[in-house]
Amino acid sequence: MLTLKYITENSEDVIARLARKNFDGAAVIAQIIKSDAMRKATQLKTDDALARLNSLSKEVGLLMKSGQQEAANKLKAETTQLKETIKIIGERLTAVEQDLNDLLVQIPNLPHASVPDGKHAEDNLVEREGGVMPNLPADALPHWDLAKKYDLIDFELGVKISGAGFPVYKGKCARLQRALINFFLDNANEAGYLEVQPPYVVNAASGYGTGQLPDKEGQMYHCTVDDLYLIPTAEVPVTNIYRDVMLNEADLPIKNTAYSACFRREAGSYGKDVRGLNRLHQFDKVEIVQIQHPDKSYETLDQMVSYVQTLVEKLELPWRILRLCAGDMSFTSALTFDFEVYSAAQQRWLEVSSVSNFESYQANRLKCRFKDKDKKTALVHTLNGSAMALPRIVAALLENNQTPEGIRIPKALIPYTGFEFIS
RNA sequence: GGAGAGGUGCUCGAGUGGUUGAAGAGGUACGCUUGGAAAGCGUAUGUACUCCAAAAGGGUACCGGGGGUUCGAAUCCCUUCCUCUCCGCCA
Repeated sequence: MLTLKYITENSEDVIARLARKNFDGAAVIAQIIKSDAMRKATQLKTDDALARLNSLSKEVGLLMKSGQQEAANKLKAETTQLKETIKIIGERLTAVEQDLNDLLVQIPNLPHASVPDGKHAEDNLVEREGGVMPNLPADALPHWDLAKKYDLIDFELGVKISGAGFPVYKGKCARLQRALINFFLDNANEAGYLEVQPPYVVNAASGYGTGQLPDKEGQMYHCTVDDLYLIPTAEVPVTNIYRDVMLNEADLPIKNTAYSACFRREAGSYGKDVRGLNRLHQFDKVEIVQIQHPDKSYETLDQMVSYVQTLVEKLELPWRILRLCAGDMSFTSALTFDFEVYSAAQQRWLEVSSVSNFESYQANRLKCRFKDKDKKTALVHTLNGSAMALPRIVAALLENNQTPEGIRIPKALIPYTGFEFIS
């Protein structure tokens, strides 16, 4: 969330920038400023009363020691009254703080100045593109048909075991997935990211830390018996490594990568968007995460985007990078670049990666801070990106590389698959 | 799941009702010392909110979380979470 200080000191600017995200913040911000003033006044009263009580208690102690029982009792009587008022003001303070916090978590992150105006996905800007569009014959098959033809993915079997959106990968496709995971992890390692294996279920505190809670509660699988959530992305456990952590400036940047299965309920999704591998409840992804000094986070964002670009290039897929418009960005992001690859038989672009700078928005909730050279405490900036999500990559690979002889595996992957063709 | 032990500052660790935000040690930083280092000596070393125009300096809260007893709680009581050990179960 945004810091209270920033909101109160720059309220006009905040409202203007929120408007770009289709968020009308004027009323909430006004309420926040009012609540904050109320909080300060109430806290001042509480602190004063507590200070009185503390000093009275000390006096009582001294009087008791010197045997002045009566004088002590007199003071005790005074504290009774004082405690009554402390209780009342204290309750009011708690309520005000709660209100204030409820308001704060409603405010999305502010878009960076370089974010283009726009309301919907159609307004996103193509930043750059590359790769070669495949020239497929008219009877080219979409990946769900290819999956059947070569017995690669069994969607019905997944339905039997779990439900829609939980496919069973078989044979060379299972192997292809494993190859992709290793390929992505090896590349990330080479780029200086430390590999970690995080838990796939997290507690509520972690969900709040990265902003999935309370925002997207309905999108996560919730194990109610133990009150744990299945992770929708490795971003959640990996970023939460740094929750409640005080870092040194010399520690920055922190670069982590992790493979994980990801679980998403995708409540409300339907239609052709969910066909085949396009939208699943469980999928595999390699994530990259960086914790960076606020002055360097945008430089880092560019590096992360360039890094992901090398991956799509090695996979020989036609790609493009979108700079998301203000209206299409996620709640927590300040600037996001999406990667799409062209899935030639479906004749559509599929989002395979999203790389974002959250600035201090997550860090504020996470309480992830660092001490700078002057020993001052400041919030870090957090960034993450998919590098990358597997299913749509698999879809594009299958569709784009189909030949009469079978499906061709891109050169960079062959050392990982151990085969050159799926036939 | 059963039985027990425990959760204190960067770390270890003391502390069972009254200047305890917290002894002591270690670590770290700075200074002195040294040809240089080590040792030694000295000083410092939490976070959040808040008062003050700012600094200096105050105030409040925080000894896992929440609640209670008391004039006063790290210390007593209740509750909850977590960790560890042993047994059981499983991999």
